[in-house]
Amino acid sequence: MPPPTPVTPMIRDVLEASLRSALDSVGVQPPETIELERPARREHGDWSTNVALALAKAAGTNPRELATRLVAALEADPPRHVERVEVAGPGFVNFHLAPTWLHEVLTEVVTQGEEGYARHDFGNGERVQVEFVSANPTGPIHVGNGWFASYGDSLGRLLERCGYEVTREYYVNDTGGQIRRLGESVLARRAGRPLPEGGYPSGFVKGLASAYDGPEDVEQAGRWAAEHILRFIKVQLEAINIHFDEWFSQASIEESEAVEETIEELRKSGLVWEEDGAIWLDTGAHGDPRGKRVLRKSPEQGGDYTYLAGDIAYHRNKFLIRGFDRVINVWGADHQGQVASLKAGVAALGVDKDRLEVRIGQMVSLSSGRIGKRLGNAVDLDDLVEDVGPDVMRVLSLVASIDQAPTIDLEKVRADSKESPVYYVQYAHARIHSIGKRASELGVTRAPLDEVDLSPLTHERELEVLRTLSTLPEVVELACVERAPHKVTAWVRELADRFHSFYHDCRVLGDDVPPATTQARLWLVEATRVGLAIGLDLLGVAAPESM
RNA sequence: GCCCUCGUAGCUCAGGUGGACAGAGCGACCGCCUCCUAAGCGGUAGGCCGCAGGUUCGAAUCCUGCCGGGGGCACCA
Repeated sequence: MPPPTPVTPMIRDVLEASLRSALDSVGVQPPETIELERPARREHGDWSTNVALALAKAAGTNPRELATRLVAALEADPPRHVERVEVAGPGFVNFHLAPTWLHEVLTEVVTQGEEGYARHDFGNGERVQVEFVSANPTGPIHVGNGWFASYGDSLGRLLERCGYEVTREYYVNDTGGQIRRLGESVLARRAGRPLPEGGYPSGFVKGLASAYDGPEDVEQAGRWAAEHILRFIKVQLEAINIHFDEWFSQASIEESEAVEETIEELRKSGLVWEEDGAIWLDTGAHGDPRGKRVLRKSPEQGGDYTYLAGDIAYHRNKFLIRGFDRVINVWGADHQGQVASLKAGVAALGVDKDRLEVRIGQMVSLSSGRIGKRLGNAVDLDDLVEDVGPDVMRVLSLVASIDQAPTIDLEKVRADSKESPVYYVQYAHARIHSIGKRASELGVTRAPLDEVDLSPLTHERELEVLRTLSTLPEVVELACVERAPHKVTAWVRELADRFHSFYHDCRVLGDDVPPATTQARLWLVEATRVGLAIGLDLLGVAAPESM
């Protein structure tokens, strides 16, 4: 869906254009890009530029002098909404805008709505696959998997909002030793034998074993169990509002000719050779510090294809068979060592390795020694979700960057779940609906926006809400480009914060509120609702109408 | 040893593609409900932004080194 045309030219563009002509008029060559930022401090205005700092040297003057001349030029022909321009500090040029620019923001938000506001098209319909979680189906997924699940899903939502066509994929390791060990565990449990070396001790597997009534065959028992486990993993993920488009079977790669075909194709690169009975790939040619990797083991080692060979075949399928323009894999830091080899493999297939992006999330760990009621050393995702709810879980995992290695204190999380930032945000959303309800009880109806005068919106609390709202398009863009959904979390908290303050200080309804003010505020409230709805949706969290 | 990543307030973290006196939540302390949900609001206390150099008009942010935490360097997946 293409983003709607802005109702008015963005203020930023207006300011930039004026700055260019101002630079021209003082005889300074305007730079390619003019930096315009929103100062951290209110008294520094609504927008600020450092051009004078940056260009003073080239202009043969000092920053404040240049800034002063720029201000004079700007004052001669002030841009729309600009109330005052001033030189500040070492040579910043600060723009102080009239509230009218924020009234335009309000109009923008409301007319574009949940669908349109802060939507971008720079993705150009590029087909992106986001592969995440992909945990082995040898037991329920745990809290750490859930962390990356939230991340991957929200990243997908951001990409969609920015014009990419997203496919969410879970790579199912349903093959080989993994499955055989699982089968052995099931059979051993069923027969009451001790678990084999490397077996799966979880209660879940134990439970499955008692339900298994198939033959005493390791493969079959393993497949059967994996299917059941996978079904449960789906339930766990759906419980936190995550739905995959594709559950891609590793067996489908390894049991077809795909790996052989891939190696044949790799040979064309001239980077494949045989040595000591094994097949090797020169990964160093494409930047892998390890230099070379085995694709097929020597006969003495069993003669199997390596995991890497299968993985390259899988990525050949992604790029060359299914034709994704870009692939983003979300991996835990424990897989970091695979990145360079895989990228080299992809490059050897003739695919630009920049089309493969691997986001490494740092390891999630649990602080409490006592981790779960079940055997094993992980806490199942559903156990936590059952206690704190999906929204707390999702936001908890989306407050920090994935470059942080969180240590989760589950006791604390459970005890403090009521204090979760989600509720702070959701409460703001609920309050908005409460205002709507109250309005209809009072028989107050909101007039059409184009008939409402927004000029009563001058209270600092009102303006703060609008300033935050004005920021969402850039936040969404940045969060998407940087693959950083936690920036949305921060924004949504800020908006809720501003709204709560407004709610406290500015009454929307009541006998002592002038009708014109009520009308304008009702629209301010609606704009806030739109902003919260967009933000919460990007986080995959509910926007409740009451709490 | 080499590579990746982190080190910001008591705790959990924002900010990090350089900018103007360092932010939030929780915790602590003090206030605020005859009024649209107090899951809220306002205020106070609390930080040589790991350490040392360097680049720059300007560094929490960039570079180098060191210290500390996590992860990785298989013919394992």
